[in-house]
Amino acid sequence: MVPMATRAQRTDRRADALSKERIVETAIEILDTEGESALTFRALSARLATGSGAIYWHVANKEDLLAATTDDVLARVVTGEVTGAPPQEAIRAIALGIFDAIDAHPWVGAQLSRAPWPSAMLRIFESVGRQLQALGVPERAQFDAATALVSYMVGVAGQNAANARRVAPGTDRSAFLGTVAAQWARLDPARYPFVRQVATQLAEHDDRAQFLAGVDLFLAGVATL
Amino acid sequence: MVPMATRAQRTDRRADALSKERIVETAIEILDTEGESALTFRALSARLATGSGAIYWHVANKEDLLAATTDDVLARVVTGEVTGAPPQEAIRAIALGIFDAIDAHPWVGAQLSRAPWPSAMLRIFESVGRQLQALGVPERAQFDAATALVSYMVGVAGQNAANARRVAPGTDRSAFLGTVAAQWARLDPARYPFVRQVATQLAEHDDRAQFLAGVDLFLAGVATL
DNA sequence: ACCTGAACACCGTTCAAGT
DNA sequence: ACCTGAACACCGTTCAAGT
Repeated sequence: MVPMATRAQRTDRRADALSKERIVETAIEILDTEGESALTFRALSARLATGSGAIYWHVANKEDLLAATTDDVLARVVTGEVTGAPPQEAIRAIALGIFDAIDAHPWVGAQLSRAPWPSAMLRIFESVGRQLQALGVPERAQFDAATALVSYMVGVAGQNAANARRVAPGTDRSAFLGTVAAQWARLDPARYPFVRQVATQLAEHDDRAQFLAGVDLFLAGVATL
Repeated sequence: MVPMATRAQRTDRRADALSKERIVETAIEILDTEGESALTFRALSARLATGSGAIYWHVANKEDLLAATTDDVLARVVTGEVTGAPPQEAIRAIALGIFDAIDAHPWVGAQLSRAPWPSAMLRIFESVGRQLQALGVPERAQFDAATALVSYMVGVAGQNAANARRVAPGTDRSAFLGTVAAQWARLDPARYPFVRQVATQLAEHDDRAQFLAGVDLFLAGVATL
């Protein structure tokens, strides 16, 4: 307790003192407001009113910086089980937490499929695994099931983010989907009957609900184990 | 037929004539043998014995080039249904085709979670959708189920590729997994009981089999619809 | 211990000039 | 129509020099 207070005092002496937390925080700001391409060590050091080399005292390199920003965002995903709630509900809540986090910070999606799991992912994996145990999944199948579920969550949320990044910031989402749906409807009926059939659903579908439908499909499969 | 032959003749007149196909082919070679960071317009133009600007005559920019390489690899994934084979088997075959393609070309995984679906993905989506129809999935649920399945396939295969890229080319895979498993086993038992439990399975698990186990979990869920 | 900022070795992309 | 290659406007990273 005492050393903690001492450290806090020293850190707070100068509100603008450089630290890894402040660097990560500012990097997230840039990523959120201006996109991945805007995050350069020059832009970052300009915002932090310091030299570009100063950042390297706190961060190993750009890869390390991006890993830290990703971990920071994912660390806020709540995984604590609500007492009394059925395991399925807990898993759905975790899934939506990941979806919303990546939806709010699309660059996290790209990062997750480039780098290894940040430490925050292990916490999520642990939570999902415990809920599967609560569901009565046989021990032999728990590892595969947890891996599949978490991979699905991260993979799909990431792809949604890729699509989100595609749509120009100003443009209307439904208008964009309408254009794609129109393209699908124009495909060769002999070669793409299924795509043409679902084209009508594309424009009005909700990514979040569709993501959750996939989780439920998984849970239905898990229930058969 | 005749115009095809004529075009082939003209293309073959100079074996080293620059074309988008030859550029994409060479780019894939570089990506496979030297990794993503080695693919530069300078390296590419050196291999093609031309100026870097010449490539821009055939390709819009680097994003376009990467999209073309990804599409080229995915186009080779076989989706044609084997006559008589049950739909589940056909879906498993498609899934393994994607897994193996990304396993052989890990950079495809990163690309898929950064860019929108290349045209080859639509063919895969169509095939999966048709197999789901053959399984008797109600029409209302087909879109969600096909999206979930394809997203899972691409997402997981991509994450496996990210891990593969992590392990240094020379190092032993099982030795690497052993190190991670040892780390997991050392985690706080109070906070990470599940992770500790599956640590023993980590070292000896097969990514491909685990990927397929996830597909089967999905299919079991689909069967309940 | 931490910060500065010029310098280095690269990039992707453009474009006048060639054939 | 297609290719050349120098030039431009950037990058991430390093490092001697400062405080």
